Amino acid sequence: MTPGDRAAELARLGGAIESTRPPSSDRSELPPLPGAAEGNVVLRLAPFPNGALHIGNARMLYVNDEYRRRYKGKLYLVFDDTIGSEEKRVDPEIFNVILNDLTIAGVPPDAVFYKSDRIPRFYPWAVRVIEKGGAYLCTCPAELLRRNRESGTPCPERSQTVETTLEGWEKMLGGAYAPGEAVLRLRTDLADPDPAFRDRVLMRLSDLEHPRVGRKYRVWPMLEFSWAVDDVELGLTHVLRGKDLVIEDRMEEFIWKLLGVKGPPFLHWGLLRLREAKIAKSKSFKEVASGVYDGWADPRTWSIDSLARRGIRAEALRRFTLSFGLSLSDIEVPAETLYAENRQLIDATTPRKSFVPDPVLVEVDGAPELGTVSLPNHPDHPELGRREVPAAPPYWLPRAELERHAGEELRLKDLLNLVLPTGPVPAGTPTLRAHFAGRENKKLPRIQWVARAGSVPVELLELDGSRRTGRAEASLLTAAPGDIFQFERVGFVRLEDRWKRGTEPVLACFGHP
RNA sequence: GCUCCCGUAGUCUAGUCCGGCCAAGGAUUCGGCGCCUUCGACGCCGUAACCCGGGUUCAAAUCCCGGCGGGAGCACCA
Repeated sequence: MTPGDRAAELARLGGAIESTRPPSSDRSELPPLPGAAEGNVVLRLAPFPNGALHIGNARMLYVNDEYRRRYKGKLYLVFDDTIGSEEKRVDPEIFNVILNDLTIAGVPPDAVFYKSDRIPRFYPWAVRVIEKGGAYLCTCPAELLRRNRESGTPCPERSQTVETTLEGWEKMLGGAYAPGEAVLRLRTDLADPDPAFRDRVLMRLSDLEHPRVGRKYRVWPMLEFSWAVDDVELGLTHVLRGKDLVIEDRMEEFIWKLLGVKGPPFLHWGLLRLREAKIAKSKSFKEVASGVYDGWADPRTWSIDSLARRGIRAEALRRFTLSFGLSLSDIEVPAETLYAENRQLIDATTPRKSFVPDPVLVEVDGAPELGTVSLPNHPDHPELGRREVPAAPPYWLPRAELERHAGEELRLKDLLNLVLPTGPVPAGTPTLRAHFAGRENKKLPRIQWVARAGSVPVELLELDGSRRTGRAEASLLTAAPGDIFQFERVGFVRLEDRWKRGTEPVLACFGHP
């Protein structure tokens, strides 16, 4: 049937039925949580404390928080600080960093738990699993264990009796084994098609010193087992986690089925990366520790803290991360998308200022008497008021523009037109001489300027960690740390917290275009 | 190699479960125009997508089969 025939046929039958399809919304909404009702939802955040929260973690934060809000539920922060490994150590400083990150992000936890406080709770569960015949004590070296798992070969201990396992478990707890000499393994199925799921380790030994509990415990749970226990003991109703942790679902469900307990369902999302932020937490950790980076708020870490430092609102981050829904695809998004979100939030209320990067002093021959000019703080929002700025030459002008437009006529925005001298701009700190060319608002390239008499030095921290110097309007001196401005033709910036009002140079951090 | 997940425009996403209101909606980017004394904002216009191949069906982005591509897991890390 052609579209025309179809329309005719439709008309003959009495016209189309009114569409019941809901209009697709411009902002996608998260799907409902299965089995959730207002007031009965308990969720958790479980970051490993080895670094500040970054953009990838933000998704975990806001998805969980969004559901907490929607169902008026609870959201726990559970530090996943089991003992880790030599390569993956718990950083004692980081507990507070993460707590602070949550505050910045606007996601306050309803309660805070530390896995390291809960170690003894895992022991009786281990015994329960053993008594169900679900585990055995394996003394294979790690290397052999791995090979056997791959080939599906059982080690001799796999067939040990429950009694033997219980004895072995007691010996393990009692200190009869050194780290690496024995582990408690789950008895799944060595023929499981997924090699990753074969007889995984439940509990193991470690002599590493834990930053919170020292050497109080030697027998530590593996992540999956600890969650099989805590997701039940903490009364969680849903577990929302990245899809990199799907095998943990299977482990937990296997254990729950074995013990006949009921655990929460799992929901996942895919990996989220910012194109510009191809950084690993461990790399940032190294650079922060060695002092190459200016702490976790260094823009190069792309941590939540660093985004706040740049003036990116938590709300922008929230909208940004929620816009991806619960999609399972691994995605890489340009930071511009986040900037667009933030711009939408702050543009209308952000005052404009003139900032001249890499400034060169320029005298203007033939200029009329110029005292001050009155400029709007925002071109589209008069309610933000106006400001008076000194307007007499000489002016600081951006070196890059002087070079690009040598010998040409251009316009100092909102002020006057001038003709630049020809030839290259000498290095160093020369004073150039330009010629006045009227005040008429002509169609000319427009550049920002600041009169020498009304300027202050500014140090602008860039995203690559470098510091750019420039001159800006002196009115910046009366602003407060944390204030956000748009430097015209440059971008949005935020005044640094460590800057003191009234002091020079003014310290600012670049946010985004 | 084995297991699981994912594949809609440049980049994301809605739609896929329950086939037809989808000649595919939204955001962002990009291009053009307008406006404003910013390369910002706003308005209008535009470019642009169902991974490929079969099958089922009157009808497939949606169901089935087979490929291909990408990601993750296969740690006594989390």
